[in-house]
Order: sequence, then structure tokens, then C-alpha cells
Amino acid sequence: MISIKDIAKKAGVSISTVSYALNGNPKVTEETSARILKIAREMDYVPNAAARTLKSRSSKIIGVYLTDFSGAFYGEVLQGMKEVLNKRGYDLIVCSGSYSHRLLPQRMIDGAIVLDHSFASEELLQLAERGHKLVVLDRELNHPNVNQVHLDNKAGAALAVEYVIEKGHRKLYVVTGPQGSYDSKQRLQAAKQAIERNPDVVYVEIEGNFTKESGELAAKQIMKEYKEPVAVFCLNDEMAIGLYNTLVKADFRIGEQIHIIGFDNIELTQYTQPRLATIDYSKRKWGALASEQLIKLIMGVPVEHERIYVTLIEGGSVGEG
Amino acid sequence: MISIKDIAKKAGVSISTVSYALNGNPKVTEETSARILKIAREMDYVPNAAARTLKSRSSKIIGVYLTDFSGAFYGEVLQGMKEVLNKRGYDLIVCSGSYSHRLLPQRMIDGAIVLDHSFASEELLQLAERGHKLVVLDRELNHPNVNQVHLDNKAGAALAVEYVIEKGHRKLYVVTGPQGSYDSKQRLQAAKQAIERNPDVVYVEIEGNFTKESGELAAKQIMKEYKEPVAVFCLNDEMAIGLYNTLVKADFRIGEQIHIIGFDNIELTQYTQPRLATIDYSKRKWGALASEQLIKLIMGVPVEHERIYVTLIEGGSVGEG
DNA sequence: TTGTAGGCGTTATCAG
DNA sequence: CTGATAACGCCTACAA
Repeated sequence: MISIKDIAKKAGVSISTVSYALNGNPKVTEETSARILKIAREMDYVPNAAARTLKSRSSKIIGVYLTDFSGAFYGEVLQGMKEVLNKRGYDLIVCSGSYSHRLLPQRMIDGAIVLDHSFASEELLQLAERGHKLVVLDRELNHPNVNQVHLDNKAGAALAVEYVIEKGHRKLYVVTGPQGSYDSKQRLQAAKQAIERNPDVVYVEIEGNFTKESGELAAKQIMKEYKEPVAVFCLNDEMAIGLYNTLVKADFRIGEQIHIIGFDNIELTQYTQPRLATIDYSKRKWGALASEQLIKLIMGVPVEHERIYVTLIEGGSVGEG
Repeated sequence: MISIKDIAKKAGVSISTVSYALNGNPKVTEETSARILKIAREMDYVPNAAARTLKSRSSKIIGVYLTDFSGAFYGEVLQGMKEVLNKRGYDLIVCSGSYSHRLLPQRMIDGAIVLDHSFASEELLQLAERGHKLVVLDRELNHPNVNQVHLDNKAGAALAVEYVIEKGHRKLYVVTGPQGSYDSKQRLQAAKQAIERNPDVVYVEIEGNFTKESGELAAKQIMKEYKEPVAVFCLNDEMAIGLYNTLVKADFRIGEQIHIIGFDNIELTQYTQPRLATIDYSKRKWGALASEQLIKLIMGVPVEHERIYVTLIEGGSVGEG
């Protein structure tokens, strides 16, 4: 491994001069600087990150924690994060699993964005307490070193429920996410509230877990109980797609017999026929905003919690009731 | 940040004693060691990764480079990598984009697995030349510091082509991947060879790029040219699904009028009706093997290039011709 | 058994 | 303008 020491030797100067030259410090002559830079390039010198991190106490790397790597859904969110971070001179790395939690306390990364409900809030709080900067997207966590960037789940759920009610439906299934999910809880709570405002609406809850499989299971239950047209609010699109496919295979007519609305507006929703109604928000913006908040936290700029707004996307999957 | 120095002060011993104790070196008394460990725990000391990396010249982190983060398809591959690496005491981080290329030369990671054809082979070769250990999954690259773990694309493509020919089809479209893709080239080449062995088969090539959208475009072309039943070999499932959906929407009967076979056996293929025929291989194993090869390279164990074998999965999407 | 000291590569302070 | 020198936190001969 070639270090500034090697360059110094070759250039016949001291290591500090090399360091200055490499860092563009105007203290050194144009001439010496040019010579040093040339030698550095010739030896293709690359600074050692560990040494730099040790000295500067910052690695310029941000980690994002995901529950798993299957993230079809997270692609855009991550893209949004990366763009902002790179622009600010930071690298983004994606981590998953508790094994990687060490990266933060060991100071391998300067901060983290959390989108992984299997990462315990207590552990996060401890990290925050130790001075680590965090942005959480999937829970509430109040600490000066933690910022929250949440979806406006409540507004979204209310929009969805009001939409189907407005369309004339009076029997409504709600397929939930997993127990631990913050998003699911929020959406469910708001959905219930919206339903309660319409006392003539009958409502049935089905427990799901945000996977396509759980949507399929829900479909089976719904088909078994089927007597008259009903509406189904799946708390995410993944489940809505599973539900949708299963019902279509069983020759149910979506948008006539069974009306479906999802949440997230994942890419797949566009391909269903009729189109799946859903709740949309900018995933890219979600990631971008999370990154910006984290950078601010790291720079010591005061920040407020942020919110990503959502809109309703109508679709043929919800017809007139 | 709390360091061994702080612990030493509190324990009234020297920093080396602390270091020994923490590393379980039998040089220090059980007693002193216990006392030091207790203090360390109380202060919840965590070793600084930068310092350790600087000293040990190894970060115990492996990076995997992906073209983008959308990787619905890569989930299992990454999972396979992570399991092996964690077992060996390494962390896995996922990177994307040229900005992150620096992690390797700066020695922030001990090695890399590459599944990103936008990462130039020349650059990889330079890195290998500098002594960095690499495993490539998406290209051929011969260098002592580089190992290859490839899918058996040729066998897979041959299997696919032979399958449709055996089913009696004599007109065959092949929808390719993007120009730069190693997998696409390999599959196409083997497909052509298999076709040439059957001179009565008519064959048309359609250029795609491995995305669902290009599958949709291919579908449009095929529909326009449609006169009699034809078979289509999509060089990956993603495109096959796009093709499939588009054809179904246009009321074509899959497995009767148009016969489709894909490659990869992604999860979605199970959900199509009829099931999409495809080429399967263990994605988890691919990742696991890549990791093992990398670890061996790092440890200086000699390695041969490896290959992941594939099998044919029959499906109703290819009917009798 | 424990302590002293040097070094990993970089940056930054302070003399010269 | 340039160079010695210390420091970041950790590890490890070697000395005591």
C-alpha cells in the first residue's frame, strides 16, 4: 500500500508538504504542489480511509438499514437517498441484519437511516444516547439525535376509506400489515376512524403481514364469505396484488363484485387490469428528505420531524357500489 | 468517544493491559481481566473500527456492487452472500453507483463482489492489479486476484430452446438482454447454437434490455407479426412477464397461440396462469458460493472459477406445437 | 503479570 | 513556504 510517506520520499519533501499539496492547501508553491500531485498520480496513490476516518472522526459514509434485501419496493427510496448523499459528499451503503448494527457504534458510518422494524427501538435509543445521528422512517422515536420522516399514513388511509365509501360501498374489509409495523398501525387506526364516521358501514379486519402471500390468504377468506359485492382496503399494494391475482384466478370480477384499494402505488399496480386504486407518494422524495434530515443532524442544524404527503390514485379496481 | 485509554485510567492500569484483556490474551490475570471487562461494559466501550482497520489492515467488510437498488431479483443472492459472510466474521454492505467505487481502493472494504455491468472491467482490473480481491458474477475477467462465479447460461439456454423445439414449435423468437450484458450474450449464443442444430426452425431476434417494459415492446411486435402459433424465449423472466401480461391483455392464449419460456425462475413466474416455463438455479447458492470464493481469495487459498448449474422448469406457458 | 513504546496513514499545529 | 512532531485509537513486541 502506497502512502504519503512514499510520495514524500520520492518527491524529496516532507510528508506534511505532501498532505498539504494533496489537500489543496495554498501554503505550498504551485510548483511543488504540481510536482507532488504528478508523483501521486504516477504512483496511483489513494488515501487510506481508515487513517482518514481515525483522524477526522468521520467516514463520510451513511448506512441505511433494511429488514431484508428483497426490496423491490425500496429501490426508489434508496435512489432518492443516494442522490442527495452523493451530492453532499457522502456514500450510501445498504445493510441488513443485526450483524451489521456494529457499524454505527464502531463509527464506521457517520449516521444511519432506519427502515427496519426488526431493529429494536431501545437499541436505537442507546445509539442516539451515545451521540449517533439517526433518521427513522418506520417508527416514532423522540430524541435530540433522532429525526423522523414519516409517510402521512393517516391521511392516506382516510383518503382510501372515504373513496370507497363515496363510491357507495357499505361492506369493507381491511387487510392489515404485521403487528410490529408502525405504518400498518397508523393506517389501520385512521381507517377505523374514517369508518366510524359512517355508522352504516360494516367493517371486517383481516390480519396480514404486507406480503403477497398474506393477500392471497385474505382473498380466500373473502371468497368463502362472499355473498354480495364488498370493498377491500389492503394496507399495502403487495397484499393487494396477491389478493387481486387470487380473485381473478377464481373468476371474480374486480371492480364489480370485489372492489380493491391498496397503499404505496408500487409499479405493479399499473399493470393490473383494471388498474388498482391506491395511495401514492413520492418514494424518491421520501429517501431524499430522510437523507437531508440526517445531514442536517450531523452538521448540528436543528431539525423538525418531517412528513411525506400522499394522494389518492383512482382506479377501475374500485367501481360504483 | 470512549477508548481503551479511558478504561485504562478508570481501571488504574495501562492501555496495553486493557487491550490484552479485551482481546482475551492470557497474559493478564483472570482477576484484572474481569475487572477491566466489567469497566469496559459499564462504560459501554466499543472499539473504533477505523483504528482497528488501520492497524490490522482489514475492515472485515465485504462490498457487493449492484447496478441499482431496485433488485427484486437480487434479494436471494444477497441473502446467500450475507449468510456465508457473517458466518465467517465479515459484514456485507450493498453499494451502487460509481461514487462508491472508492471504498475498495481506500481499503474501507476487504473485497468486493461485482454484479454490475456498468462497473468497467478495466477499472476492476486496475483494482485487482493493486491487490484487491474480487469476485465477478457478470463477466469474464482473468486475473490472479479475481475469481468468477458464473451461471451456466449456455446450458440453460440450450435447455430452453430444446424444450420448445421438442414440444413441436418451429418458429421461435428470442428476446435478448441489453448489449453489454454478459449473461445475455452467453444465453443468446447458446440459443443460436441450439437452434442451428435444427435447420427447420425459423428464428427471429428481438432486442430487449431485461426490463418488463422491453418485454411489452416485444409483445407488440410479435402480435403485429402474428399469423400462426409461435414460441418466444425471453432471456430473462422479467421480460417474459412483461410479454406475458401484454399478450394476455390482448386476449392471446398463452400456451396455445403463443408459447413462452423465460430464464431465472423469479418468484412472479409461479403466479402466472398458466405457469411460465423457465430456467431455474439456486440464487442463494450463487451468492453463497461467490462469498466463499472471495473469502478464499482473501485468505490466499487458491481457487478455480465456479459455475452454478441450472435446470429446466416446465410450465403450461409452453404447450404442444 | 503488567507497562513502555512504536507504528498503522492521515491531518494539523507550530516552528523554522 | 516547508518540515518536524504530535495525535487519532488500537495492537503488540519487548522490557521490566
